[in-house]
Amino acid sequence: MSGSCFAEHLSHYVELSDAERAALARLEERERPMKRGEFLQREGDAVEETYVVKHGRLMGYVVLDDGSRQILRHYYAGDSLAASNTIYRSACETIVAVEDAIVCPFDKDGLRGLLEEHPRVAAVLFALNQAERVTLTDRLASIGRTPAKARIAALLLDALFRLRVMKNEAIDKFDPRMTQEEMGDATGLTSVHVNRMMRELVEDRLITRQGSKITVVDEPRMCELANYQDRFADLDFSWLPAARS
Amino acid sequence: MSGSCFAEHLSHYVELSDAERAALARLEERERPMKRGEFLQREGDAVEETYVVKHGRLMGYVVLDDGSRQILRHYYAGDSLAASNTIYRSACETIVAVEDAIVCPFDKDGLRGLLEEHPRVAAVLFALNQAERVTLTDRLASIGRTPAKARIAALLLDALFRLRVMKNEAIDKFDPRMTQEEMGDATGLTSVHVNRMMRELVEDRLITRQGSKITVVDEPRMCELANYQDRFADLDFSWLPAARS
DNA sequence: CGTCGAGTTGACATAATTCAAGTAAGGTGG
DNA sequence: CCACCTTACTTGAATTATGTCAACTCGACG
Repeated sequence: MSGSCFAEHLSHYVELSDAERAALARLEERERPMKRGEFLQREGDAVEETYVVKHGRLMGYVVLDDGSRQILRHYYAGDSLAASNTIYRSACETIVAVEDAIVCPFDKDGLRGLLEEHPRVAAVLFALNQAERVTLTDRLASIGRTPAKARIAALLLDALFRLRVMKNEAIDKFDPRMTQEEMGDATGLTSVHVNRMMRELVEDRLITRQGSKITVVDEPRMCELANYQDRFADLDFSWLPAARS
Repeated sequence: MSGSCFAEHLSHYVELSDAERAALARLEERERPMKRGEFLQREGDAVEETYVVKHGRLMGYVVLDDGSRQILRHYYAGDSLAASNTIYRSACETIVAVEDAIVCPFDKDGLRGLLEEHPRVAAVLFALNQAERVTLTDRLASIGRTPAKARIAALLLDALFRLRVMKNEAIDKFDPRMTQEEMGDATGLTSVHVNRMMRELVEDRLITRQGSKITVVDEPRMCELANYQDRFADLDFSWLPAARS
């Protein structure tokens, strides 16, 4: 009803008071639609605003000196891009929409006001940042210590689980919206090798493919192969401050 | 004077009011000394407390199903281990002291109180979390997209720069306090290959070694090789709320 | 003085990359 | 609607970076 994706996202984890909902909704007053392939920012750009994703998917990446690319993460509806942006004068990642999307820009003053007036929301954001940090360390372990097939499995599962939360239904068929080259750039592999691993995942009867859509047919074995853990499942918010009315 | 490492660490970035200093010092009332090799927590342990490092160095890692280990990060004086701990019921990394250390435990209530009463401190913590998140993405790019020699170079530079901040002097000779196997576990390599890369870094006249101590003799070329960026240098705190007196 | 962990080095094995040559699919202009 | 182009996907063969295995050195330590 409020239409605030941010509030909706946070209320997956805690009950929000009306005042808190209103404050969050205020951050989403402005909307900026984006076309697939459109850039939100490029690495090194001056950053004045920060964003909440209202609809669609985006991804962030960096390009190294030798021209190779590392995809750092994907952003889904409800995710805050404040994360990487608030504290630096210039952007440290390039962000591009991987499908048509809507983002809501707000400036650093807006964030400050929120943190000042709603300590409980601040605490939730703090906590969700931590969860994101932990998912990053999971990826570190995946890329640093698991073979190619497991990395691809982990990447696919990650997309699937995020989409389930986003759509709020138990899908198992989905479109990762990534070319095989992008999958490689996310997992530290080449597109050629990604292709071979995808084929093996199919041969192993873990997934099937129809066009760009992927169906996970043996989720338990996929999770085992990928060492996958859902880091947004086991969160503990019992320590939060009381809501401010 | 206050003796709070946490406050001292934060005041690298912002001026703290007396009230803020006092609140931070209160978190460090209890001290827990740790011997080199002692565990602070193990993955999966129930977590009641969270910590600030007052002295020394620790590291955090996870062990995968196949027994391989991924070292996630190192903790230095002033670092908060609240980061990974507050929000999960059970620890998601094992933390061990790599040299004799002192940590200050406090419970989640202490953190809540701090966030509630000192929004500016909350904002700084928020920002520093982001910076840590960005250093994690740097490591992701390093491990995912750079060759072994560059990863080792990045690891060494990271330790060096952290130590410079910690000791507050421009050292260039230091003891990383890592076995070559640990370096491998941090960078996704084997100890054997780490050894070879170390030799090559010496042959390339980028570093020299005396026992376990390492001297960086050509820092610019090291940084270039490693794609290194100091993420704590370019922070923007101009947007912070006012201090509460 | 023996043992133990860490470092070092060589020979060999393997996972992943590179190069190259295709095929399939989608968009676009005539 | 077709001809064309482009981009992604696919596959094989050769190459390379890194891992594995094994032997040896060295210093610390009891």
